[in-house]
Amino acid sequence: MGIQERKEREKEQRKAVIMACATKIFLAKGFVNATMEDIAVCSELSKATLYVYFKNKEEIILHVMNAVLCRLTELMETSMSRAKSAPDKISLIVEAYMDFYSDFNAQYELLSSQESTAGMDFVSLECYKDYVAQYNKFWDTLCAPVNVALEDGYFSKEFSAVEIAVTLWSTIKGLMQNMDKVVKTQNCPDYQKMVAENKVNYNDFQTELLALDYKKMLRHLSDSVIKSFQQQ
Amino acid sequence: MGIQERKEREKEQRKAVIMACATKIFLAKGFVNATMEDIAVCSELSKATLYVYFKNKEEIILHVMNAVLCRLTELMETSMSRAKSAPDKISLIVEAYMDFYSDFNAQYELLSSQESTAGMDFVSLECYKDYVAQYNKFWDTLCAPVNVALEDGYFSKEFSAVEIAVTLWSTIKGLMQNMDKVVKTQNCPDYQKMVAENKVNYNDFQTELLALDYKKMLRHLSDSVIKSFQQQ
Amino acid sequence: MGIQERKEREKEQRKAVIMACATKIFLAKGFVNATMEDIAVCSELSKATLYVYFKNKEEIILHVMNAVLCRLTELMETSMSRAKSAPDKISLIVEAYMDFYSDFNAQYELLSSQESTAGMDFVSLECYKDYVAQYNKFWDTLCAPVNVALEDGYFSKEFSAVEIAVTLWSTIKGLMQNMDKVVKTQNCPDYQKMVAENKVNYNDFQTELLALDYKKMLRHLSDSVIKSFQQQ
Amino acid sequence: MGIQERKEREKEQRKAVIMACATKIFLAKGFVNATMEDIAVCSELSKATLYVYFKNKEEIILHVMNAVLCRLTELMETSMSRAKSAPDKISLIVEAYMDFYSDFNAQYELLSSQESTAGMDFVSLECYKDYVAQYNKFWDTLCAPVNVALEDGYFSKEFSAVEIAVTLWSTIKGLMQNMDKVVKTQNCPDYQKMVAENKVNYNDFQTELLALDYKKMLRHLSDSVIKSFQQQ
DNA sequence: TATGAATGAGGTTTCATTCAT
DNA sequence: TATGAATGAAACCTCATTCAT
Repeated sequence: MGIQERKEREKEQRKAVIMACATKIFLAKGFVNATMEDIAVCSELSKATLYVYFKNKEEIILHVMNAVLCRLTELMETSMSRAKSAPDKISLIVEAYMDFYSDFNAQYELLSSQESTAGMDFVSLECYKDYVAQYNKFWDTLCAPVNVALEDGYFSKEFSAVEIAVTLWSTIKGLMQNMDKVVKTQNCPDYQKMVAENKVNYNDFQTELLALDYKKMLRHLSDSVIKSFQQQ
Repeated sequence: MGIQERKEREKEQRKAVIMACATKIFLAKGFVNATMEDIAVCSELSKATLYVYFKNKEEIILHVMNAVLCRLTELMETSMSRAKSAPDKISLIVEAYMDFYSDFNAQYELLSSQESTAGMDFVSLECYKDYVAQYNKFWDTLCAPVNVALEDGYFSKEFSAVEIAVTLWSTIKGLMQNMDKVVKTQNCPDYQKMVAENKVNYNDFQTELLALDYKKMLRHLSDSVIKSFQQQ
Repeated sequence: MGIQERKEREKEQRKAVIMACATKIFLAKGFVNATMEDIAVCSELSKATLYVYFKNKEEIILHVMNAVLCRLTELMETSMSRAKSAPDKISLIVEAYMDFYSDFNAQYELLSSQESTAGMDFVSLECYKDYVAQYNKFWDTLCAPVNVALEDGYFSKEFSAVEIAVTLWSTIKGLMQNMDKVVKTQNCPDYQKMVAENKVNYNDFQTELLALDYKKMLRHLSDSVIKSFQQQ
Repeated sequence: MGIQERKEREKEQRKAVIMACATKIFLAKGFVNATMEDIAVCSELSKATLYVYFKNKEEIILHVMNAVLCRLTELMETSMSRAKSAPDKISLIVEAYMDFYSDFNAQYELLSSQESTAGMDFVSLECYKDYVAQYNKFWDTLCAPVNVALEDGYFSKEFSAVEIAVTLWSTIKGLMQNMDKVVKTQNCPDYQKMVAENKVNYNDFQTELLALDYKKMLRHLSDSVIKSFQQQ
């Protein structure tokens, strides 16, 4: 009896391991450049085994994206529950973004991977539906407190709840992404090699970018954006 | 020598044609999915001929990115030259972003392609240096009026010029990208097919996203961000 | 010991189930395209279990072919036993063919599967010998009454017993196979789809083929062939 | 100018070489077991090159089958043209079958390959249509003189032209196939090895089958079948 | 006996790149 | 300069088979 459960658990763990490895590889090389071989080696499994757990490569990334989005949504909900008022909830959501980024740093990028779901011919319908559901849930979570704030007269009616939510989210995401890209370029082995061989120089600008206090910038940004939607 | 020059000119024209085609293909299918065959067909040349003009596929994309960045920088400069004061210049830069997006719409995404310069082992040093130079020039152009505005006391000294420039740029880029993604998902043939077959439903949220007035949102956003950095 | 016997019996039953499923799958997809997975699912057993009962995939098909051949031989014997004279026996054998085809329809094709015994490296010797024995028994059964008819002077001595038997058998098999192929092409989902999409048209010829009265043709054929070997 | 043509011709020759090799391999191992690697090695080309000349494996076999059918139809037409009367034409068609078999022996089997066109998902429409057209032309050629013979009162009206043609063709094909199978089993290396190792014995029956005078049998058969359809 | 899990070996196909002409 | 032809290398995926339990 317990044996059944243990097996079930082990299987889930395997799946999780594969997904963790896949995430790592996808982030390092991009979805298209990542190979099943890469993932297999990283998971210490054979390529064939991957296909026992996932139908194909596309389903792996969709599962990964789903998991990331799910984790973020959870964080947002947890964070929000700490506040009573809608405005406070909104501020806390921004905090949640940042926590998420700190904790799951790398995974973050996947959410904005440009390949998204376009051209995903071979995913099973079920898998795709799961993702769409999670996607919608994420936006609902994001819009909910904005809606309340609108009804309460905290926000001006000039913009709709969706407009406010989209602006907040895109804005913060944009800044985080930028930060991520700078860090990545700097960490990219090819780039480091070129610098080491004096073929390319770090210039002052890049050095300055790396030194920025992003947390401070993010907080300033979110405060400003929220404020800009408030009633005067 | 006239003959020499004509040949030179023709060569440049060929190169431009190839790059134009490459840009089109890269945008439509992403860098990794685009094939040399695609570019050759679009240019009405043979695959082998592409290698006469470019060392390899990676150099093509680097040239394309360079050209796009160059175009954007030009637009910013032109736009800025219409104003005298630094604050006005900054506002106009935002306008330049939007014009650029309107004119070159899809090209926009290329600038933030995650595949960008990571893993570009095979580009020639010269080519890579050109790109880095253009990249630095872009940021310089962006920071210049911010610096002036800072010195003039228009902006508070709480944030550095780079911080302000990065925030402005990342923010607007984030919102534009979001818009782009929504449009692209909606236009993706696979997605349309799934909707047509009733496997996935447009939900209210997505419909609302499509209907948003992004220009208005962008203007509101840039105004707010600029204002947030001003002296009180 | 009763327990021993029951186990033995159960084992045989399992084997029979697997073979029945295998037959179904082989006929539907061809031997090479059929997978152990297919057979396992159809038998409601795990893939691994199949290997408890059969050494490998090749042995399964050899067993199946054996069983089919055995069944046909039985039918021929039963049919023949209803007559006294050799000529009557021969006529009845033809009837047996047709009954077999009616009853086991699709199984028929298996007997002439070109993949048959070529390249069967991995079957156990015993298994292969069984098949050869059954094959010889089949031909003996077929030749026996022909031999008698020859000795009785019913058939002309111009042809040997084997020649007569081979002609009869090949001839009837040829016609049956043709019939089978027409029906199968018509039933093939891909083909139907192409017709539905107007990519290929049924033409008058194919329509006519489907409408033929094969039983009548078969009877005419066997009568004519038998008659052609008779003494004038 | 001549250069253009020469290239064209060389290309056709390459295609022909590939098809010849493919035919050889398909016959030796069956369509499914044959690999592109096999064909490449046999053609002394790389695997990739095969894809320059044919869209995929399925199109190769369809082209091969088409060519074989085309060759047979030609032979039938040439043969028929030597006679004036319909009955003579029909006899000559049978001769053509036999010539074809003698000359193109191996290719023959492909025509009755059980895999035929079922499950051919990936062939281009054009390629498939070519095959269907050839297939129809073959039957037309076969039925034409039968029709004339029917109208002339040479054949009894009890059977239609199609019925007569189908019977003739299936019957002769059946006998030829049988002959082929016996020869092949005998020539199969695995089988020879088993015999050499005394694991299986040639028995009298198989020996006798090999020794049969098939040409004589075929002629007897076709004469008998034709006669059976004649007016009494 | 029965099986869940794992995999080695191998199949088809794609594509950036080269090279003789 | 321009290209048709050819290919090496690698990617995704499948499946018969094994093995510990």
